[in-house]
Amino acid sequence: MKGREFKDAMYNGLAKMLKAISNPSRLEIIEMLSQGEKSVEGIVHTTSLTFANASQHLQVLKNNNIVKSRKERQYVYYSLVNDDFLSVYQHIIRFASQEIAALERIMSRQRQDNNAQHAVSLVELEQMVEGGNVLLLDVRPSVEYELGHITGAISIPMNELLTNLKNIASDKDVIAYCRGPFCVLADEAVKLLKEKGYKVRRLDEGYPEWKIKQTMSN
Amino acid sequence: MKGREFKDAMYNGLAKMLKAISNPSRLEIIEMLSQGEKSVEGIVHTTSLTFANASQHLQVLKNNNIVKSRKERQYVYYSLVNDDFLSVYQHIIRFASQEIAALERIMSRQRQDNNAQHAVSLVELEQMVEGGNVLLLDVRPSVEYELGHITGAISIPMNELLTNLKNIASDKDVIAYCRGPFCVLADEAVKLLKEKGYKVRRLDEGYPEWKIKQTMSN
DNA sequence: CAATTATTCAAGATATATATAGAATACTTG
DNA sequence: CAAGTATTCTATATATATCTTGAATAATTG
Repeated sequence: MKGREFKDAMYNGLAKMLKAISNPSRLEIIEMLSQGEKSVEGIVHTTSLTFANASQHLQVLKNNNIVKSRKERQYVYYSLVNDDFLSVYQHIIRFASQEIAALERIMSRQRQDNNAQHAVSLVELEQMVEGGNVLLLDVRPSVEYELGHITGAISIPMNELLTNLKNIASDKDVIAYCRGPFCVLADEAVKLLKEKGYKVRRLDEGYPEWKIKQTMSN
Repeated sequence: MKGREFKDAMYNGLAKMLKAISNPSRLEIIEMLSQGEKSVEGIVHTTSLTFANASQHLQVLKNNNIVKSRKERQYVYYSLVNDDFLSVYQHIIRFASQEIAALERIMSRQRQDNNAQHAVSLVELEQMVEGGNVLLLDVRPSVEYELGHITGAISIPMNELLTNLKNIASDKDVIAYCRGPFCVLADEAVKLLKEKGYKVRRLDEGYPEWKIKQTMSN
């Protein structure tokens, strides 16, 4: 196999995989499955796709090794092939949320609607931590936490949050943070923890902003 | 803005960005630009696209905020918007090369054609390092190097290799490694360094395999 | 075994993406 | 300012993707 032939095969394969996830409906399905296995019915129910259409999208994802299925009784359950894909997906989401201007605007607007009046500033955070009963939660991927985090924060990456609720004392004021105002991880964490009955708010800034503030005051 | 409306806008925006990179020709262009700024002519020259077609692909990438352009004299130079995208791209490549069976086969076949008979095993590596004149080169992104690397290795990420040749002594036996047998970074490094006249081979395994071996022998 | 339920398949209409060819623009050089 | 070069634009043919509809399959229940 010659160089060009190899390149063509490589780029064709990669493009094929990317095409499989380049569709709004399939992205929504991926997002759903990232929270765990779902039946076709479950997917149809929350996406407003028809059965036939959802099934077609699932076939595309399956043919590209992104999801797998198993049959139990008359139901077919779909799930992501593995966590590596999830990590890629999160990187893509992160990039997109930071870089695509339109998306950025939509997201910040959405955040205003939902959470802005409740978000904690860095100054407030300092006071609250001094005051006492606060749990500061870093929901970025653990790699990023290890490279640096806000003093006193504990790390539970967003994709592990649901399975690690036991590590969050339910009597504390939880403050979730991530990479900054345009990162959605903390928003997702707030949403999930609220549903589970926690007292939780997000930091309006993120680790990068905190880091800069630290550096400047020293 | 209501929940569904938000979701739709978000998934539509993300899908649009992904579609922009879901094309073999555009992936090849991205790969080229990840090594630095290029003129349209440069791209046409190495890709075998026509001018008009290359230009169209570049417009797609530009409209999706993936590349930027600047004009100097009669030439237009394109480059990636920023390094964040590069990091996403590398994650995608990594996932694809590990997960897509077809791609995996193509890649390992390619490696056999080119390098397999020359690849260094972990056992050989140990002997060579004891023997002396060896430079062990980690070509993974620097974040990964910082989280752990083979003892004695120096870090030059693949995308910085071309601009850091001065740090590689030309009289040494260079051994490049990355994430393992299905990762292509070391292959690319071997190719580039060979062209530049270095004595270079790749490790047939990668850091993860080395790490496991270390753990087991202790 | 007929009826029901969950899912997939197949065919067609519409929309989008791609490559090609030729024209248009815009800058540079003589 | 005319000629040349680099790049982009426009139009078109072809290929691919998407959604809809209705039928087919396959397991379960009565």
